[in-house]
Amino acid sequence: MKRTKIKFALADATIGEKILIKGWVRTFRNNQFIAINDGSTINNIQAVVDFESTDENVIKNINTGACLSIEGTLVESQGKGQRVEVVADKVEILGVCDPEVYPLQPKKHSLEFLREKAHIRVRTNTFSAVYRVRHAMTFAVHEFFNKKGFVNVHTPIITGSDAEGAGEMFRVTTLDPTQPPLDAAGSVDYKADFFEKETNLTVSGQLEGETAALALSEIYTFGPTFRAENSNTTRHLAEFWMIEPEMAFYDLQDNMDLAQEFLRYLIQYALDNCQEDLAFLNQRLLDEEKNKPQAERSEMSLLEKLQFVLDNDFERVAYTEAIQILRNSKPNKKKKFKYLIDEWGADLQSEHERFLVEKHFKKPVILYNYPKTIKAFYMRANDDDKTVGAMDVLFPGIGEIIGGSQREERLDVLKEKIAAMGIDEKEVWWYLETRSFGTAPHSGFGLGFERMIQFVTGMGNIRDVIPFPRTPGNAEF
RNA sequence: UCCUCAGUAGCUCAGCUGGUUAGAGCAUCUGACUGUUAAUCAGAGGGUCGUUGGUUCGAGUCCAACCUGAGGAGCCA
Repeated sequence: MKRTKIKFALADATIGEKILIKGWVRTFRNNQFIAINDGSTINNIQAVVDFESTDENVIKNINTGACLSIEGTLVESQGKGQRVEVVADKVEILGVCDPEVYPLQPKKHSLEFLREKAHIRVRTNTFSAVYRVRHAMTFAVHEFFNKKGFVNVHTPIITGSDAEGAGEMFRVTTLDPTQPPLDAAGSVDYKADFFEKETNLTVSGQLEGETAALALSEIYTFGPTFRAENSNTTRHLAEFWMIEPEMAFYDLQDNMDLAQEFLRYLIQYALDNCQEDLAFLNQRLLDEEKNKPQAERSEMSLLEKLQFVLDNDFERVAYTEAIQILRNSKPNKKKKFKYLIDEWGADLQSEHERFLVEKHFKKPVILYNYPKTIKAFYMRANDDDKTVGAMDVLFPGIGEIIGGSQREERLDVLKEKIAAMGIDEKEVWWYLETRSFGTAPHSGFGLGFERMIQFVTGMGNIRDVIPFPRTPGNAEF
């Protein structure tokens, strides 16, 4: 007999039908009722065994975590918690699970505990829901861009340019770390290394993405990204996934339009396709909030928050305007901010971003036209000579979820900026050539995929939305 | 990296201003139970109180350093 996935057994199978299900035991009650889950849905199916006619050895091995194969008849349930159930004819233990040592129990575990059992945590409701939502979001990303005619480009993971300025990089080498070859000056001789030069893991596919956009018009990348920053926060990983669209002929406004449309598409897709998982995650958050003091509870539930983003346009605020709002804000006047805003040019701290998003506008905010002094070399200089065409999309609770800009397409301006930032032109010769050979106005942005998953699932810690998180001091599994 | 908080049974946590033998719920084990829903009921086992050092007649409790984790900050997506 062919196996039926539990998702389909619960939804589509007809009463009286003989079916075969396989999955892992969540609980076994009353020597009689097995709750089984195979990950196809958040819901378990209940199998009923007749314990008098079932082998004692089999009954003894129906423990939480064990893997079972059950053949039986789908019937309407006499109990209240479920519509249908399987009356088992044959129960086979595919994999035993010793309850003395199995870490999961039919109870709530802390996320911190489960993080240390990352190989097992996907067997919980919360993590299997997160994994499924993450998959749906991956699919939706490709669907969105595919529908729009964007070309997916695989940019390199090992990169030879270290000029991106997006942070500390992980070195890639095959040299012996204890005895590296040295050059005449006594430093490590990378000419002797595998690529005959210094190489690192990518911190962004943007520069390579731009070269593709200046031929295919609209492209996007979706791949792993690595930052060797010593960041210990709920929203940073050393290895994360980033989506970077890059579009020829888009100005900053077009870029913002696309960012908003894209984020909304993903959220709508989740609401349309992950209803049960989102309902569970929504409830999980509500339960969690019950333990918090009234003041710390959020005004909206997860589902309300997602709907809210769909219903309200993102507020677009120029940096200069944001500074004015902040300067005149209550927390600034009452000196409640740790970093007080007094003059134009200051970088915004997360307390300021949070004020704008969570208190002042109370919706997603796109900040744009930042001072050139605090932004990267490739961002397009505005006519005022003070600002660049940068934009950050800020989400409540997450902070910066997207960072992007219109790119500097004018060769002379770009060369000036590169010189000003102390970058060697030779390092980015190929990037500069794109500005010589038929340059075009273009824009792009980077979306932190895990941060998006955090927002959609309501998970507070980024380490809980990627299967095996890599953070400083942690690369287990 | 900086700041704050935490580390007590397998898990979640209680343990007051230092004072006999360190507690609870859940889990586990044993027994009961054929309509349960994190099943229920009865009983049992389970601890180098993160580590090291110090103060004290006496330390889970006080002090110091270190380790681990969490939250916040910075860096950013």
